[in-house]
Amino acid sequence: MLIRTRSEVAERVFLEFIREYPEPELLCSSDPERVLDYFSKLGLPSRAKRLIQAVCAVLEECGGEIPCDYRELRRLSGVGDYIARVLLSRVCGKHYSFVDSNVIRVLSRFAGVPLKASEAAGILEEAFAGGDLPPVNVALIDLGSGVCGPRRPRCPECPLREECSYFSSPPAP
DNA sequence: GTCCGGAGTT
DNA sequence: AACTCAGGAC
Repeated sequence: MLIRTRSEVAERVFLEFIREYPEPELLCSSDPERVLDYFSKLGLPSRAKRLIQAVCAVLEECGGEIPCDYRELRRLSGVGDYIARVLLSRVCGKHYSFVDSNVIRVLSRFAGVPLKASEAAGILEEAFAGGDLPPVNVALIDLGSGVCGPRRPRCPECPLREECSYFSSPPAP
């Protein structure tokens, strides 16, 4: 539900959704049209079908447990690089970063050069190899969402401003 | 590289 | 009215 969808909007729908489908078995045996009703409020309706396919695959082919292997996760419908990394980090406890549009924007401004998602991911995993990667990763997402927005970042409120390239030398208007 | 999509933000 | 949204499939 979070794919290209604002987190506050996705959260509202998800809370209703998880109330009707508290267990994965219910989702796998459900009427797809009923699942689609939730996604119709969010757009990108193809995610409904992909979600059902992925959940059924985990139940029927993975013993009901999320596989903790990047290659295996990518086999699931709707699971790309980002979601695979989120699951490996938050579900499996592995040392993976997950870089969304917020993290790319924050780190690119901080470094002063455009970064690819794979580059930003490597930077985070090396910089926090000793630990604390998950809370830092989430903090960077929240920073990009609440302070370092795409339009007019609120640099005076940013805790990273003293070391940030964007703050020391903002781009010409 | 392009498309998907309703909804919140500027 | 334009932009953007915790990306992924093609």
